[in-house]
Amino acid sequence: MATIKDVAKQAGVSVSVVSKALNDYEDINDKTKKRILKIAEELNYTPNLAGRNLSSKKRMTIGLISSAVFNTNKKDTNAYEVIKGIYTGVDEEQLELAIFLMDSQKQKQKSYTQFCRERNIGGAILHGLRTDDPYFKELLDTNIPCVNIDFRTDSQAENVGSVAIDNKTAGEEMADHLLTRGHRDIAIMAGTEETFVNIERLQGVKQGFEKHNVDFPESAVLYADFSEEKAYELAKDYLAEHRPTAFLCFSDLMVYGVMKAVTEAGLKVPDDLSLIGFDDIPFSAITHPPLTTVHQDFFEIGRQAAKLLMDIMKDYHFENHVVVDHELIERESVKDLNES
Amino acid sequence: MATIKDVAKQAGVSVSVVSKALNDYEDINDKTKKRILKIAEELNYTPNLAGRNLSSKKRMTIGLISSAVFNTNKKDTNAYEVIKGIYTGVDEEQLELAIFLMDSQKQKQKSYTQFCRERNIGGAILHGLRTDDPYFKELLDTNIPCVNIDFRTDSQAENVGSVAIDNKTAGEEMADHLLTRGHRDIAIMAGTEETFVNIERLQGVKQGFEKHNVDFPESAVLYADFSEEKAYELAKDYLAEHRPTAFLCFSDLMVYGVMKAVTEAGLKVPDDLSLIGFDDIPFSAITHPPLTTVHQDFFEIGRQAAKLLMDIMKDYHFENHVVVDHELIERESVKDLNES
DNA sequence: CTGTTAGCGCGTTCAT
DNA sequence: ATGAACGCGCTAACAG
Repeated sequence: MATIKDVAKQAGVSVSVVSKALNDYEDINDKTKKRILKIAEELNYTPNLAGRNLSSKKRMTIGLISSAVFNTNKKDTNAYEVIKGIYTGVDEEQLELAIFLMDSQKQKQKSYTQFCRERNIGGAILHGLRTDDPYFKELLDTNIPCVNIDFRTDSQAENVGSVAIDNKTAGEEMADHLLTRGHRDIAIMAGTEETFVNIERLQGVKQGFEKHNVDFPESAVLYADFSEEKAYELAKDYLAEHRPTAFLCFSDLMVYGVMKAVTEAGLKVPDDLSLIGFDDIPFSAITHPPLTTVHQDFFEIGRQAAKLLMDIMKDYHFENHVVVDHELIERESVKDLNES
Repeated sequence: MATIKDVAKQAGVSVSVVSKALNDYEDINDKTKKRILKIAEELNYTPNLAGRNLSSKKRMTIGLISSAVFNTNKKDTNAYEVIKGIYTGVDEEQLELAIFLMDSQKQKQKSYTQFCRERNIGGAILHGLRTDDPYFKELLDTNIPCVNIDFRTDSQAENVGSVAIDNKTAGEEMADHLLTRGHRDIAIMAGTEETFVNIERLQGVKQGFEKHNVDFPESAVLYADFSEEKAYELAKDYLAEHRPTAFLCFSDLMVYGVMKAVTEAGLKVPDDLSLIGFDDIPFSAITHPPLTTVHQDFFEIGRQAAKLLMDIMKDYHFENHVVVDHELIERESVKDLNES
């Protein structure tokens, strides 16, 4: 493989001139620059990244640190879309992406900071980490730029950002959707209690109830940790003693669990019981019935995270927290009680 | 961040001794080794990968070159599982994973060989590439170890391997499953014609027909390029003129397309028409009806690909082509015609 | 067993 | 505008 030396020799100049030609320096003759570029092309030269990484002050690689990939149900492809988005964003600016994935098992295996140092990482995108994760805090305390996905810290640090949809508003819209259609006995299948998105969505739902002057049913809030199985169990138990007209779920996956329990109870969706979900994972459009749910553009979330991080790294950003659009998609899992 | 120099200084030895201590060399005093390791620990030292990469002959990073990620339907999570498997395998041997993704658009943007050279990559896993891709051939022609997923070259090269299920046998099992249950008018929804897996599966299906002494319906073979939409279109057209008792599909995604056409034609699955698929993507278990399909363990395929590649890189392998188990999962989309 | 030296491929001063 | 020299952090020969 051709090195910078080969190009220099071929061009009859020193390596430093070649380096300057390649890196768009000003103090170089235009003709020699073109000549060098041409020779580099001919020799099929591309700079070795390890060499560049070592000598350059510029950090060219971005880290993705995620527990979302291995901690989720096989049907949950959200993290997949996020990664694609991140890759796309990083790729657009010709940077490298280094990936660090873990599950709860090896959560404590290696410090994220260490991961970043080892690779000369210039900034990291954090996805699915627990806020009480010590390594998470450690990383936030370094001056390595970070962007959190689906989580917003109070940290006023200039180099920490976040990307998410407006979960609160989305929660309010869900409640409004149900309430407007006459539902009054609503059970809430929430996610993991301490989680940022869960807190936001729940607040939003409460706001929705307030606007409609309906008492919020505190006792009808179930926490299923975003798990399909757990949602199934909880719904089954709940249905044994109650008969709500609707379940408001904080993820489509939990809707599937609930739907199973509903079906087993001999009830029909949406005739006997309505269901509204969150995420709009691809299959929610073809379930029976198709799901009414809040659509999240995970690809865009990932892409925006990459863009924000790169902006922070370049010290060229106006806002540390970007909000991606969401949309409540109305399909066929919610019945309008006013019509019957 | 602590460098090897800091450790050396602290330990009162030269850097080379530290290097040897860290890399398990023999010719080093056990006590000093332990002392160095302890100090490294205290200083929270971890070697910089760029430095190591540059000086070491050993290649520590593996490349994943895939067009499968961006070329597929959102419902298709096969490539996601493959990546998880690869990551897991690579991680187990403490190597790095560098990822190169492309879609058909930027297919020609950058040479895979170049990608590998730039990063001092020791071996690459290839997924979803077209066999007529010039960069694919170029890479195979270097002496960089390669493992193909779902594709087997004739190349007898020692450093080229492959991982896949036994697609031929799987195809035969599918045909057998249908034929045994009395189906005689079977349409085949095949994938992309020139594709390796497609060819293998088709051969297998033909073998199945032969074993049952049933003429293979050449004219009933449709090629839908593994696309849900295309399968829908083709099935719709086909159903306008024919009424087979079953569709044998080379992917679950295509089953979904066919199912849509079937439903629109006013037919019921499996009562009026049986469906058998391939892949067993997560949602095929909860469709209506649940799908009978050939289960592929994509995670394991990815993991085996990583393992095989690392074995080839260590020059410690006995077989260049590994076959991962598959299983025909019987659910409810195939009707037994003998019973009626 | 340890230290010295060289070099991996590149970016970056600082002279010239 | 160009080149010489240095260093990034590390491994690898080789000498002692």
